[in-house]
Amino acid sequence: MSIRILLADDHSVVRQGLRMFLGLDPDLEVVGEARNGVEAVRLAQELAPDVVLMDILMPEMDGLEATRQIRALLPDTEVIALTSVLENEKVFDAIRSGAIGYLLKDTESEELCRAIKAAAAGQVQLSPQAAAQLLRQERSSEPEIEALTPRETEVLRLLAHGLANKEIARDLGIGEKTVKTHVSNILSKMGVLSRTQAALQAVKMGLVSVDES
Amino acid sequence: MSIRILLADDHSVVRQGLRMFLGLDPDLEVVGEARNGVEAVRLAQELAPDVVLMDILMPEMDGLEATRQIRALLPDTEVIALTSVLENEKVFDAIRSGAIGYLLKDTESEELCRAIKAAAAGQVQLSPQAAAQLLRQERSSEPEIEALTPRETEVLRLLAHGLANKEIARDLGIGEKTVKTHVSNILSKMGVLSRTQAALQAVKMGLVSVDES
DNA sequence: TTGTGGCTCGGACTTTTGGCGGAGAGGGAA
DNA sequence: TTCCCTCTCCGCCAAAAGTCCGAGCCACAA
Repeated sequence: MSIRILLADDHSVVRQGLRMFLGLDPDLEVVGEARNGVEAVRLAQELAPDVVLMDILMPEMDGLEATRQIRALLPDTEVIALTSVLENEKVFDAIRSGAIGYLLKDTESEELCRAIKAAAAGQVQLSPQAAAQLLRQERSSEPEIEALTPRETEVLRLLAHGLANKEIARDLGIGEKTVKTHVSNILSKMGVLSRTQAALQAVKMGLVSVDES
Repeated sequence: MSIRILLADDHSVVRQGLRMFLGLDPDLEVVGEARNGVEAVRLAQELAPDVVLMDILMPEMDGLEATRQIRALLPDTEVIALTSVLENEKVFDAIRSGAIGYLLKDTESEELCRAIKAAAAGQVQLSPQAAAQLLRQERSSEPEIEALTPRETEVLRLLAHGLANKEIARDLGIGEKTVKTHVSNILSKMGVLSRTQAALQAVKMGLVSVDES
């Protein structure tokens, strides 16, 4: 009985590549391909695969949310997060979302096959780099960013688009003084010293996209 | 006589995927793989392939510089830029660097084979999306960002890390007034109104990476 | 030689930013 | 009801940011 695999990646090149060389291993069988998170959840329900190889960055619904839903619906299906870049928080996020593994796309094929088999058996698999990052994160005693209130998040979003306090006030229909209070609280909570640092941090966290406006 | 292809991509999954399904076409033959720009240039000299499939984002040396060098050294070798995302300036940059085509990684395999054969014959190939972008760019009459001087670029780099004028001055060993002059000129040249906007723009342009410091 | 442009500063000035303390209104939880 | 949090705003103030003008130095090109 071979291990049944569902691929979820928005790039057809990656999907075809994975399908090809996973097909070379007689123990592995690719039973479906999804090109976004919504498709991934739907196909996972239909096919009930043993393992899902899930790209984190996808249109429609990202891999993290898809992972959460799949894990909730199909407790016997393991998810391995597969991504091209090693992003700091993403490793944590993936594990938190229920992924049993986190692998980089430049993983060699033998190692990938090994990881899939381990995942199907319920064993945790991480790229050495990802594992190192995870340890580093844990050691560094979590800066523990205090949660921003909805209003503060809104202000930060505008701030991270390069707006001045006066413009933010106009956009939100409130006084400039109020905006300054919010900004002050935001800087304090985020542990940064200037609005510029806050804006960069917001981009880094993915609150705003780099190519927005 | 089949078309000889060199792959250049830092992700082994992508390389293996491409190698697999390009191998299915009897007219195409993958003769080498490079995992960064330096390797790509070296292998191109050794192998003199007909076509290089070049990822834009790679460590060591990026695909654009590698393309320039290969085109300079081997005029008969055509380069097709292959990237996962459609980045505004990157399309232009790739063409400027000497690439004959610009394809997205989610291109279907048949179209990819067709594009390679067209490139080998010296015909220009662009993803429909890339072509559209190119036309849009040309229409939009280039905002024409005035070029920054080396010193200004250096200041912008530090500024985009969230440093204050005083810190930049200390780092560069110059006076704070001088930094303010530079910043003022930078804002003017970039057409933005604040250092925060300049920092965001710098990230967008790729001058600094989002996960640096 | 005579520019020209880049880098460096200065003075003087306005605007923006950010901190600190206080405070009222509203909502929700104990 | 009594907190506690959020959102709103005030005044006051110091620091940072940014503009405008002028100026010296240096290297490099015409």
